[in-house]
Amino acid sequence: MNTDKLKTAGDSSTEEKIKNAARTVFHKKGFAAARTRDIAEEAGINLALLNYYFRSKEKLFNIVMLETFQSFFASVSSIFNNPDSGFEEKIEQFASRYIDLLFSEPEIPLFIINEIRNNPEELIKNTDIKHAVFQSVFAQQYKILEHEGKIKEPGFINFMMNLMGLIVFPFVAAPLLKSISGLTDEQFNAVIETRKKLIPVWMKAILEA
Amino acid sequence: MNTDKLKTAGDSSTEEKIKNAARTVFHKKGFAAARTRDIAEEAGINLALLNYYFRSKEKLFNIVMLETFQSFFASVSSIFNNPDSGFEEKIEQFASRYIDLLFSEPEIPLFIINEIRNNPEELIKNTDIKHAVFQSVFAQQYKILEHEGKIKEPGFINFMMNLMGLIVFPFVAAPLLKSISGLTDEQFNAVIETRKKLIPVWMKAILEA
DNA sequence: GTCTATAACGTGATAGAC
DNA sequence: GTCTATCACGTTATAGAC
Repeated sequence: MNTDKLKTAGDSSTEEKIKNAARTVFHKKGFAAARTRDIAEEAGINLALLNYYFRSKEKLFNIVMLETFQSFFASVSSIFNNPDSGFEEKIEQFASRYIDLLFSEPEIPLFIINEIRNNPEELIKNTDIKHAVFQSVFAQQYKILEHEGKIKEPGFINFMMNLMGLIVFPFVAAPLLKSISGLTDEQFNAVIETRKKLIPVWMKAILEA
Repeated sequence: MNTDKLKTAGDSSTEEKIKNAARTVFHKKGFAAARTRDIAEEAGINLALLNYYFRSKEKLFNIVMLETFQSFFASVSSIFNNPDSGFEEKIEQFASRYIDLLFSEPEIPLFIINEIRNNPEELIKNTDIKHAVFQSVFAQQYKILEHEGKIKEPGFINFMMNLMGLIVFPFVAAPLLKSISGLTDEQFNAVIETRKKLIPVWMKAILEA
């Protein structure tokens, strides 16, 4: 996004290679367990270059964390604030698109959860998730249905816990679930794939319970 | 459990103090971020004593991890294998008792999830969770209801993902959920308290959907 | 068993040649 | 910009006195 220096090749520049490698390693191991040497190796560059471009491990981490956090919630916001889709339609879109997103980057939820715990106040300033979720078109539509008596479940926060839990939890607990079920990666993914269609049905049942 | 040395005072012995401190620190920070100095300070003992009793950080960690894992799944197993309670009754018991357990030790799920990811094969050998869950009375009762056509949901594994997700996810994602909702700790806990009664209702609705 | 002092090692960061 | 060599520091682990 920084165009003031006109990079020759945005994606293959050394700076980008380091950042991409850092993202991979930090997502997998978290800040504490990640070593700058791991990142340098992953990027195929010399360790000294990491400090040349980003000054310190912490600075590099903060950049990765902020970008991850923002892109992750941008995708939420775009669905939640679509004015052209109805309430149930949004649940379907959210389940389907979020599960696809998690298939491509399954470490992200755990990364965000862990690093937010170590740094609760930092990210809340830099991103307005609260607004993106609670002031969203989706939240408005929920309140209308609630007011019309079509929803009995007590409150939007419980609703969000349920929706997020059903979608995200299988990815967060994947290693554990695989070992207790004995499923292969392929079988496990197939199960989750079926949940794209099932979660909207279940959420509807919950709302009417 | 080791009675071959007849400890003078099982709970207040130096060895136990170190282990309890280690449990606290490891649960909160994970292996990589925890320092042996943190543990020694938490235990109120000298750093050298840690190595005197447990040889290394890693050995101490493995003991804590194994004990945590076993006690955590022992509580699951005791509910799942109660022959005197029915299927829906078990869901109620599980939701209520597990949420209480998580109130008292909220870091445990994230600890287990994170450390299992770093060491997938280790724990599966030492504990037979797979058997405790999939061969449980609870699983048998599920299969009977499924066979009788009283359950439409596709499969026990999906069912377990839903049940665990609804119960555990709010604790795992607590810091994130608090910041997006703006709830205080007390308000947040109050919401989760209501879920003890609601989750069984929701699970019933899901099964019949 | 418990302590102080210190060794041994790993990791983040920098100096300086090219 | 990129590399090699090295420093500085924090952390785990141990030696040895008491």
